Parts: sequence; C-alpha cells; structure tokens
Amino acid sequence: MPELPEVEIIKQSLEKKVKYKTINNILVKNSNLRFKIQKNFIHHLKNKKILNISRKSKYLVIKLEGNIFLIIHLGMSGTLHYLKKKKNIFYTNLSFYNSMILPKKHNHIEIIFSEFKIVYNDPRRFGFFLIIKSDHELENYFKKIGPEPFDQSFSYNYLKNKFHRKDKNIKNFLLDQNLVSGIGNIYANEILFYSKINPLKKVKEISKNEITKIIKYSKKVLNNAIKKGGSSIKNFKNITGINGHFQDEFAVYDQKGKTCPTLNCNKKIIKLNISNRSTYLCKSCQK
DNA sequence: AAGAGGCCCTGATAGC
DNA sequence: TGCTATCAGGGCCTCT
Repeated sequence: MPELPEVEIIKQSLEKKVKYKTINNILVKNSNLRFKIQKNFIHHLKNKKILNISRKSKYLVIKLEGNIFLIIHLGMSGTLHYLKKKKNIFYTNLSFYNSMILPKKHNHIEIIFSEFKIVYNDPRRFGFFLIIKSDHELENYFKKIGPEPFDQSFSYNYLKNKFHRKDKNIKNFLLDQNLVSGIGNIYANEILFYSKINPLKKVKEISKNEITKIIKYSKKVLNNAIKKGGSSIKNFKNITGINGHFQDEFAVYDQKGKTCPTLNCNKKIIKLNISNRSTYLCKSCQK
C-alpha cells in the first residue's frame, strides 16, 4: 500500500505521539507476518524509551534506548492506529494512514504506552517488524537499498551510469528498490507520465534530457503527494477523520479510459501489464 | 548474471 | 444470492 509519501505521513504523525515516550508492553497476537517475529522481540522493546523516529524509503525506523532499532515495513496493506486510553479503555482516535475505525480483524501487534497504544493492522501480512541491535547492523541492513529521489546521490551521473547498456525497462527500474528507493507502482506511473517517457522504454535508450526529467519529476511527484497527505485508495467502509488526497490528482494511475490530462491531447489513458504490475500511460504523450 | 515472473496473503469487486 | 476469477499500494526468491 504505502509508498514513500504515505510512510512519510505516518512517520510525521507517529513522531508526534510516541517520541520520548516509554513502551510499557508489547502484545504480539500474530507473529506470522512477512517474517516471523523474532524470539526476543518483546524483551528488546519493553520498558524502553523511544528516542527518535525516522524514515528510510518505505521503512519506518524507530530508535530506542540501548541502541535498539525497530524497523517497520507496512507491506501492501499494513496500517498503524493510535488508540487513546480513557478510564482503562482504549478508544479509537486517529489512524496514521487512513483514520479509519480500527478494523475487527488482523490487528497483529499492539505497542502499549501508559496513555495510549499503537495497533498494527495488516490483512495480507506482507509487512513486518524487525529488531536491529546496533548502528552497524542498521547500516548494514540498508546497504543494498538505492538512494531515494530526495537524496543528493540520486544525480544525473548516478542514473547515467545505472542506465548504461542496461536492458531493463524504465518502469521496472523505478520499482527496483536497489536502484532507487521509495517509489512504488502508483508514483512510478505518475513520474513517467510527467517525464513523457513510455514505461517500456529500455533505460539504455533514455536521453540526457529524459534523465533530467526523471530526477525532476521523481522529486516533484513525491513532494506533491506528501503535501496532499499521501494517497488513500481502497478505503475501508467506516472512515472517520483524515485521509490523504493525492488520489484525486492522479494523472494516469487508475485512470484507464479517461482522457489524457495533457492540454490539447484528446487520447485515452490505456492500461498495460508490465511484470505483473498495472501500468497506465498516454501512448501519445509518452514516447 | 541481469531481468522477468511467481509467490506470499486476504478482501473487494466484477461477471456469470 | 452465490459462486468463481481477477486484481490490489511490496519485495523476496527462483528460474532462465
């Protein structure tokens, strides 16, 4: 579900609630997430104060006392929910992603604080929680992950080198987290539309001018999505509170059959399947 | 050895 | 209404 902008929104709201707070307890109701919850998971988190919350591409990184890091990845369907305590009862107040009422099923992990708790819900269980025990190990964990579009190292020369003689198409390149991180299927479609590049174009064929556009629009699209609070699609039925609004501005994603938003282009948006991911484009604008 | 596709899993929706 | 098939925001693993 969440790509870089959604994880950034979650990070910001989570930070407000949990920074400098101490974890009282952890409840693991289902340890079978993408990866099995580690054996000493609870031990490493219990009674630890949260010192910092950061985001690395689509990962949340929570730093705790004692050089312990909790990595959370939300996979396709993971959401975090803030529940406030009143007279020893936890009330749903606000979720970090969708602001929906806490679903009845698939609440796998609860992180309990004195005045509230954070509940992790994930129907598909593609997400995971992982404990990392040192700075060194953390550095190592993210070693293979490519730069995010906001990084200095996501530069013209970086892309020029990575594109050189490579047969990969540009859509798959943007989705490969080892090459550039944080972009998922929605934003890959959007970035290529604004860059006027056909998703099937081989990266070795991409021009200098197009490289510049990819860099420009990767930042622009992601930044704009963050400003709009991310994209909330496929909402649950009972929603209260804050949603993201970027889905209202999709140029091509999920817009099959609609008219291309480019001025004076009257062609329809088409849908292709590339490596089993839905791909939307305007054949006339994207060459 | 790079690159494409299968697969992990549940739920929503479309079509019959 | 109720069945079946298809699809979904990710990414690891296995094939070729």
